[in-house]
Amino acid sequence: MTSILFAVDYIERVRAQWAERLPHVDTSPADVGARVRRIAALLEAELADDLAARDLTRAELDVLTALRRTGRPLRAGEITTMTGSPGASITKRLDRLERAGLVERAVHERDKRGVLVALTTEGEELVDELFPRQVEHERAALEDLSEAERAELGRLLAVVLRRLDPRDY
Amino acid sequence: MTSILFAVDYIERVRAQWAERLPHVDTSPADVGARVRRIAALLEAELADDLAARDLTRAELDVLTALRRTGRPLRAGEITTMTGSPGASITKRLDRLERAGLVERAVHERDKRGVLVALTTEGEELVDELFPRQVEHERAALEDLSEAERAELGRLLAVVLRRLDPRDY
DNA sequence: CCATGATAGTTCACGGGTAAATCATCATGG
DNA sequence: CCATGATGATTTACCCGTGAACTATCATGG
Repeated sequence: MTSILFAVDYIERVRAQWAERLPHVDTSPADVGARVRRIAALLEAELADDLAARDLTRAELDVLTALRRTGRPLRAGEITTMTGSPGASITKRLDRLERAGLVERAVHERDKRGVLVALTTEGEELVDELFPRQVEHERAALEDLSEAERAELGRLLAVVLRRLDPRDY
Repeated sequence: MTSILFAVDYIERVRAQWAERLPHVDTSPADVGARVRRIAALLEAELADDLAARDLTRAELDVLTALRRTGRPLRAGEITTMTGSPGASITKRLDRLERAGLVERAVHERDKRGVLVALTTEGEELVDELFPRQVEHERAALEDLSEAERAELGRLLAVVLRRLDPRDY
């Protein structure tokens, strides 16, 4: 109980600093935003470590997982829309992934402008090893919450997310 | 009520895809993680837009806000620890910020190896304009939550954050 | 069946981030 | 009071991401 009262974390210290400099700004709503950003950053860092051991980038994994969960070869254009990254970036990533033997490019027969990208067996095995480990990391992050709290957290986040980007629905 | 049942969002669709490919993996804990990452990404995008209008980068703003909320000139080394970015990055950012007239460098008198970085008036005014707008964005994101729900969300996130990085406390 | 515009990807040029090497200054202990 | 190692910041070299220009192919309408 007192432990809650005394649990001043980094984010609250930052807020206290702002309160001194800009006392007329109510920074209370920034609490949630700051924690969300920080949690996301820490999850990303954990993942990046995992990937570095396999000489892989977060962005590269995005391409691999898009292919894996779709379950069929994808056009380069489909990968740009699924990942939200511009075409030039995808071209470069595919170059690297192809060099690493995780992916294969083939010209689309019907439309020879197009490129069909497929996971190699090695690429598929890599995703199947990395993805569950990532899920496990995220599960571990929630360890201090009860089942009901986890559900409530998920619900509240969904509400916020819908407000931020209605098109996601 | 039914609206909840039918509100299948992007994240749940991705989960459904994984369930087809890797049915033995329980992806339920990844829900919270995925939403946190997505919300953080959308908040960052909003902020980046705001900054682009002033020819500023998120990373550059981090330097400016560190200076502003501390309220005194900082050593370059202090900025690296506060931002978590390596020294080489900070040197480059300070070059740009100095060129833009937002920051000034001066050799530290006591220790001539060191550099003292200070906001210019222009830099300070810029932060004082941008920071409240960022808070406002984050407030708007929470608009669909009651006051109690906001508090609960903050509390749950704090628990997760403490688990992920106990040193934050 | 062209000619012309649209479309899919790639190439180019450039900017930012970073680890490692480097430079300048400081602190110390002999 | 040096010499030597430690420390603070910068420079260098390289990687990645990205908008814009470019190339190859397709689709169409005359």
